Amino acid sequence: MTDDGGEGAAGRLVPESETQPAAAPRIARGTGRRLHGAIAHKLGTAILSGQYQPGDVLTGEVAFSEALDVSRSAYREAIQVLSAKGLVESRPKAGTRVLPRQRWNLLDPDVLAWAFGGSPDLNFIRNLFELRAIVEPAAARLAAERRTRDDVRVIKDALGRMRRHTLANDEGRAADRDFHTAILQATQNDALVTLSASIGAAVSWTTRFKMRARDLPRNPVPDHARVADAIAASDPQGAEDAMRQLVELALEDTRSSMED
Amino acid sequence: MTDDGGEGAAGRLVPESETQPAAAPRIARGTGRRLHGAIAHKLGTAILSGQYQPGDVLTGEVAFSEALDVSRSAYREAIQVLSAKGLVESRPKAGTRVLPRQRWNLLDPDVLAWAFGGSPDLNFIRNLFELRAIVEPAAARLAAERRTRDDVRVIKDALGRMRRHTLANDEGRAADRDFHTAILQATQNDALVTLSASIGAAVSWTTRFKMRARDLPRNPVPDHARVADAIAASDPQGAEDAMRQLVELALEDTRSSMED
DNA sequence: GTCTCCGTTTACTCGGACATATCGGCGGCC
DNA sequence: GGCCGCCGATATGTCCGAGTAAACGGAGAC
Repeated sequence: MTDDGGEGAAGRLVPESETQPAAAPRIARGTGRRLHGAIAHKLGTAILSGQYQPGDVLTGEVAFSEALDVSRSAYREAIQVLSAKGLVESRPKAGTRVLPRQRWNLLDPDVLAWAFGGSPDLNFIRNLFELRAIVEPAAARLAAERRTRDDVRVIKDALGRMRRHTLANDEGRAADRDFHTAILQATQNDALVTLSASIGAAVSWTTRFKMRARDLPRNPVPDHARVADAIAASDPQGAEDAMRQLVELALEDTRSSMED
Repeated sequence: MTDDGGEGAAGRLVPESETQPAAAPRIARGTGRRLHGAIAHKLGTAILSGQYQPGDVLTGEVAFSEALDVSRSAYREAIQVLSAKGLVESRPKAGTRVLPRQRWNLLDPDVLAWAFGGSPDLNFIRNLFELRAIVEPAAARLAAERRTRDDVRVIKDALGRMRRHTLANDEGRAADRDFHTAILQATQNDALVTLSASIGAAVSWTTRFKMRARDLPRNPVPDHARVADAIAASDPQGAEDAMRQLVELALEDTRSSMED
């Protein structure tokens, strides 16, 4: 829910203000909400996809803004966004240059979206999955210790939605993400909650790979139900074990289709 | 919207262009180098400290920019930075309002710095410590599996610097942070490397609390050395155990001083 | 009472102008 | 001949004023 709200249905968010038929290769605003957001999206995707590599300089504010057919202000605001996410750094006379990958804020929701905007990087997906395997079992343990009745309700609700739909459609996958997010929320740890977007992306993409492997993979509901039951029963060890098993099964299902 | 009383030259962010008394104390030194960076720092600190709470609206670009005595461009670029970090959201007519805490990018290095800029939030420090306790043992295990000779060299170097200095001075604390960062680097996992800034902040602050408890706490070098040796020996289980012990000892040392 | 329309308010975008910092070369000094 | 410091070129940083677009809220019609 970070970026590109509903691009699938509406498509174009902007009415044709100009009556220019087929000129103006103006930047497509459909990719983001505001103009500078769209520019940031465009440049961010270009950087994440490797089109601009660390060390490259994007020298020439005027040149770039004219090339994109936007004002310098809009271009600069986009650069500030990228700068805030650690992708670039601007200095007078030196220009704006792409920072080394270590400085990138890879767990930022927008950066994550840009990383998966083009062709996804398999290695990075593996890294995210690894993070998930580290964080989620521990989070499940904490959730079992601290969950409120409301947390349990939200988790069970997501589980119910997973049961009704399947991982084959968007609603089912959304329910899956909600399930994992709800567990992180139940830890009462803001730092972990912040990771939910990143974890969610990992869940989403690994699921997609899983689906690619076989049309009807293992039914994920029982695994999830075990986690939910352990959390509801305030059983930390059980929740941690169940979640670890869930992640390991997912890894197993995913591995084969990621090795090509 | 009475800002901190200061258009009387105290709150001015801009250098005086009229007079030139050799060294104009710009705000840009410690806080942020550029003007919009300074504004973002100021507003970000205000938000993180609770001066502006979620739901509050910062309506009035002109009003705010004039109150800060900066141009609207600079103010807007600062807002873009805050927006990029999930702190605020701007919409026409609705104004710029502070987002709920769940949307905040709490693991962003800048946000982290702003959070600790004022009086640190004990609960948030606890949360970061918890994240550290989850991530670091697993990271140590991965590091032991994947470390290169260079990784080992960097880790040993940081350890040596920790030995020479102590946790009492800045160089020693920097060496401590470098040690933990080097281990995350050795995992070869970019997602984990991105967390080093957050982990580093947690290490830094928990150390500070530890120091507050007693003037000469337990010597941390042996614990760290055990981790380093296990990683150098490619002993995953040993590295994980040693790191877990390290974190638990640090937690133990820290807990008492955080309960007041 | 509900709906639609319109005006106001606010952020958004633009273009141009000036200020400032940095780099690289030129010239002078040692 | 080599080092040091001044100086101009250049690109980012900052400021200003105008005009556009979008969303809220109240007035009016049904």
